[in-house]
Amino acid sequence: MHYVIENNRIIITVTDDFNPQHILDCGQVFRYHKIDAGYKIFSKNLFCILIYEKNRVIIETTDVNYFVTYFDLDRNYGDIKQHLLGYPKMAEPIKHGSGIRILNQDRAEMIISFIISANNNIPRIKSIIERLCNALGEDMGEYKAFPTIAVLANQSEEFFRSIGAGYRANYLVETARMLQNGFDLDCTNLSYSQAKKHLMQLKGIGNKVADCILLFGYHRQDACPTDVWIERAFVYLFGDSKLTRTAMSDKLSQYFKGFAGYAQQYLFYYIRENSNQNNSKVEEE
DNA sequence: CACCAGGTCTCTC
DNA sequence: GAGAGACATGGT
Repeated sequence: MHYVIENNRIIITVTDDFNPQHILDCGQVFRYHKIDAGYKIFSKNLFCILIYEKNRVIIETTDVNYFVTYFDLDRNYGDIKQHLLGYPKMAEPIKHGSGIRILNQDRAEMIISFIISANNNIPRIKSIIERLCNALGEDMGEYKAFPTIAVLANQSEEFFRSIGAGYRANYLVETARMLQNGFDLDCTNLSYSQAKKHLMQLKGIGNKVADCILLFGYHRQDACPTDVWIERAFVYLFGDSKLTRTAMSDKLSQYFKGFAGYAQQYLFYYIRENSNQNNSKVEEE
């Protein structure tokens, strides 16, 4: 992958390791929607327009630097894929999701979003987050920002229920208040397991959600979020289905060493697409 | 009407 | 620690 910056545009000229569909459809991001020639993608209080042509991708935004980091453009995914190809049964998943990248997203946004994601489905997660932004996000003109912690911490449980959060409403109230009260989001000096334990002090954050936050908000590559799909991926890799999800997550984290997060994304996309009979392409067209 | 969706919490043993 | 049940909501 190679890119250049021209004014308000990032132009990606070699797209082997950058496929918008792979990136957006592997479950790491909820705030985007399809437009004619690409996508609109929102993060924090910013947004970009992504347009794909035959052999290049153009990203238009008022904050080029933010989205260079957001899309993880300075990382060599060729090397990552090469490394993971050294593992059995990884060739197909990597080929299938060859253009996946792990985004660098806002931590608070990840925390709130993945609390909502628990025991929920992706279309509904998206719509709840959209209602959340519409109700509380700063008006940015043609779109609404993700609400700040200060605003979120002011809401009642009834409000979160009113946007469809269901029983997670209480988790959101509690966590927003803890964040507002100075809960430390800096995990740079913590090991992976320490960071995970730290985040799990927040209401609504268990093993899986903590891994999602560490992977998508902190780019911690030893995190391997394990849900039903990764459970199936575990069976695909090892032929063993008798461990608990937590044990599977730990084993995968150790097995792929510092690359578990990347491996997880290729596997998630691969297994989910392959066993999806209804193949919901609702987003497309 | 059941079952499921990127699980977590709480209460048991 | 591991296991069982409750938990909102909307789709199939």
